[in-house]
Amino acid sequence: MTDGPLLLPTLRQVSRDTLQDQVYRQIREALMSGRFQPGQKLTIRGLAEALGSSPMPVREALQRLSAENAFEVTETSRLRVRLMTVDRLREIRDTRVALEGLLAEKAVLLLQKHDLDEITDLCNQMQHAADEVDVSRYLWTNFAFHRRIYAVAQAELTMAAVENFWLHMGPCFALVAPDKAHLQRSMEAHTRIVEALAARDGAGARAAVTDDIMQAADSLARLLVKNDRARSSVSGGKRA
Amino acid sequence: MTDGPLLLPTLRQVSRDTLQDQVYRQIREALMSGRFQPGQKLTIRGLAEALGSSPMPVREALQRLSAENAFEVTETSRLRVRLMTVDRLREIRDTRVALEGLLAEKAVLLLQKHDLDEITDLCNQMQHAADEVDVSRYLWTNFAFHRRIYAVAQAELTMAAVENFWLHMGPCFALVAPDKAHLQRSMEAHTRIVEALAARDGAGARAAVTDDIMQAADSLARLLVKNDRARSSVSGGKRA
DNA sequence: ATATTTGATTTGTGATCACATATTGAGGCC
DNA sequence: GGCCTCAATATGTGATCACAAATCAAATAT
Repeated sequence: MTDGPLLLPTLRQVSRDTLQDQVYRQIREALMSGRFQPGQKLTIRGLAEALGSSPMPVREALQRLSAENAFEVTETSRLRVRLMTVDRLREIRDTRVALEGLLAEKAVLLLQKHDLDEITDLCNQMQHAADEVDVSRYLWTNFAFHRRIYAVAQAELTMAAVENFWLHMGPCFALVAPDKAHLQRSMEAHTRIVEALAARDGAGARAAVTDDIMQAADSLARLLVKNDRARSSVSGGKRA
Repeated sequence: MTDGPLLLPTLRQVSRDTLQDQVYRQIREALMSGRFQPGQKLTIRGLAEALGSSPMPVREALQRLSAENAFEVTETSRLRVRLMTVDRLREIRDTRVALEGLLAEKAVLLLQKHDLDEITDLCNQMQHAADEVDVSRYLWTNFAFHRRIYAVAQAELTMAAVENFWLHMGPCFALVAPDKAHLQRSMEAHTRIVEALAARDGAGARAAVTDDIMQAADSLARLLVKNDRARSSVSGGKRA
């Protein structure tokens, strides 16, 4: 009461972030950028300690992520980062084509000039990351690029579904090696996306997005079978 | 040790259901079948008392459902059942067409005879519910019918995405009145779906599913604008 | 009578505790 | 040496408590 009750009424601009939300975003981001290994086991208390928090927010963040199918839940309620199989990868690929193709077509109809400018800018940033073969930076710019395009479509729920599928691809990225040729090849698809958007060509945008997704899925599929062969050839190792 | 250590090793077939899972399913089911009004406010303690449980499992179930966008979260972290708008309904319609069309096509490729038998059976059950104008029974059989078809496609993640969109349609059903003509009309689409499946006609199955979804969306859209007009015409009432 | 403020209640969040079960590792028996 | 048993530890779940913030209602002032 003594120190100016009129000024600064508690002034809390620090955002309405609950601890749980922060933990949730951190784990989600870690998953999407491949900082967890497929098959890795996660414990509530372990993550709580790693994040400098108490078990409670971590527990609830993990349950939210489990609800999104990000983890495999053992019969004893233990959580494990899901492994990717070729079947699941194919499913994700097909559904991504359907969803992201739809969003790309819708985006064309609503696209404004400033949207295209920002999208082009993100595409350039991605090109730089590709030139420098900075894989993690490339990944994030890639997400931002697609997110920015789809945001134009104003389809909140569909966007959430798409991000959920991205979440499932994440752990795979822990396996990809820097490969300049691959990065440049995937930039071709991105350039075609931008061109189609600029031309207001819905079908072209859908086709370019489809190519991008198919290409990425093909690369990951090759990586998966290569890893499987490597694993089975050293099956005398510690783990089955 | 005394009572037969070999027989019945603790024999716990009672399912690994946690309280939270039960609460989650109950609330989800209530949402999908329209037992919550759009805009209804939900409190943790209130639901806990209604379900005869402690606040803890309810809290976590609600957070999982919030993560699926089933609720609107106010800036003060209070939960409210989302309202349906024509824009959101259009988005849900378009994305459902994309996702369920894909699943229907995939289902055709993997369909076995016993699948078709069960699907036909569910379609007949739905017909009975339609004849008796039992809306709530019709709704549930309808869900089971589509779920059973898409299950053939073996696309776990995509199926989860579809169910999530169904979840968003749920509260709208609290508004639909029993209307035999509408039910019978929507049964025509279902019959066509079964016929297309029996003929192993992927494109036909997709078309029939699309019609079904579009028809339902149209009905709900009409209902929404009718309700909006009714609400605005009594704007002298208690609430804005 | 209306608007504002103030106090009481409700509510969500996070921490700590209790408990049942699962996992792990060491030790003993064949 | 290999396999089983059993104790010790780790882990998820649920309950209770504490607290800050928001909501609601009554009471006061204008």
